[in-house]
Amino acid sequence: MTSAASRPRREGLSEAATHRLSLLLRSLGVLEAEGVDTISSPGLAQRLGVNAAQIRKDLAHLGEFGVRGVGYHVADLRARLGAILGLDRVRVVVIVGAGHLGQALADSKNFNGESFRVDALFDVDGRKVGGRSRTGVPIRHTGTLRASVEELGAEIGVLAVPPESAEAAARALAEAGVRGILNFAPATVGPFAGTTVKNVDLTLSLETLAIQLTPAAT
Amino acid sequence: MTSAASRPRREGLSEAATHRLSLLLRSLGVLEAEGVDTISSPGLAQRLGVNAAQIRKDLAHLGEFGVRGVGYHVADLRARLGAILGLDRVRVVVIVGAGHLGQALADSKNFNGESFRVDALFDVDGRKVGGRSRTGVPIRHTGTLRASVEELGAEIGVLAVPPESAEAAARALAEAGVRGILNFAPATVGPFAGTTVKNVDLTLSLETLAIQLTPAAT
DNA sequence: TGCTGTGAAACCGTTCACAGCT
DNA sequence: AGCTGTGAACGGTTTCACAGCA
Repeated sequence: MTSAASRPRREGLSEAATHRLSLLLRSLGVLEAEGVDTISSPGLAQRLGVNAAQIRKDLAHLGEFGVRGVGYHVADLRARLGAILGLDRVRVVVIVGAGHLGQALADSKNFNGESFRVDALFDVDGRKVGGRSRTGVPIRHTGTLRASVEELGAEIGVLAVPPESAEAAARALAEAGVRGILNFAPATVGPFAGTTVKNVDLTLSLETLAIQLTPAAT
Repeated sequence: MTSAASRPRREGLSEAATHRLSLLLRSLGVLEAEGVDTISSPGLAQRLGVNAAQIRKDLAHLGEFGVRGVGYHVADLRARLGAILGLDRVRVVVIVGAGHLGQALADSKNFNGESFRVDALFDVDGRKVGGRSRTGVPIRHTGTLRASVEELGAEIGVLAVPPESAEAAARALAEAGVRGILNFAPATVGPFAGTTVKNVDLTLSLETLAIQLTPAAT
């Protein structure tokens, strides 16, 4: 029962808008914890460092949430937004690649919060299989991916394997039925029908940062 | 001698363009390894999954690199592009936060390649200080950041600390003189004059992926 | 002929400005 | 009076289309 009825379309949400809405939701959580009852779009804009009209436009994509002359009711907006964005329930995540990065992610608060929980790691290394990460996430053999995804009800797969193995691992995840893949390998994978891939290329992030550095004033 | 003379301006490069150029450079490396001598913009476009005109426009921001009727000379373009983007030399990176993520990054190939090398980790935990990561990166006390950055000639700082400590650690890095900060903490830091901050918010990445998932066809 | 480099056109996202409501 | 929601203006990026060249 995940309030899927009469869900406003999430299409037509640009990457940037999605980003901001996610940030907005985080901010609303903080506001709620602070006991703030009501907030206006200029108020939110200041917190997030964006334009107030932008916030209203972003929200307009999803429905009407505010009260004219007043603003937004924090708890209400947070609840409705969370439901619409599908972040009001816990999604099961599995991670392929039980190397240092994979294990760090499996144990991190980032991936184990109100909306996500890592339930399994996968690796081809027989010495790791059968073990557990520091916080207790079990490591299974990659060959069991398909059965495990089904068994655990995993919706999202994280790729933390070397670039050579990325494509194969991604295909295995897609075929196992995950709906989204978060790819940490510095390689292009997919596309796969029915599975969304999002790349978080750490090498690329570091490179683009380096490129954007203002040349040293010599 | 880092070929800094007559460098075309890197201003006016959008975030997206920077991204694509970085990807292009990676692709050129692959092509060179494959022994490909020459490639056209449609050829590159197909590899990268973007429009051919886009590639020509991106390159046009930096100069003229091609030969009409022929295309681009792979090795030449790679060398010139690498020099212009400043990726033709090794930059020293330091990582603040020697937790699982920080250590995983310090040891990863992502951060130790042709353009980057992690030379130190920093932590406030006395039990970690003095130790080393698995591949031997030394862990120093965060108090020594300023002196260390200078000593090592570090240009880039990576933030892998809990969100509560992010702002303070970021300021320490900025004051220590790094030119760029790659922030993995789910928190806003800065801005700081003279230091570029790039956020790689893992929680946000996972959330935006989840949001973009096509709703399950029920 | 086939490609690059580039002006012009189309597209998309952001910002402005205001009508309408409380 | 103050705010939301939104049509219209703006600005930037992407794509098209072609002139110029090997």
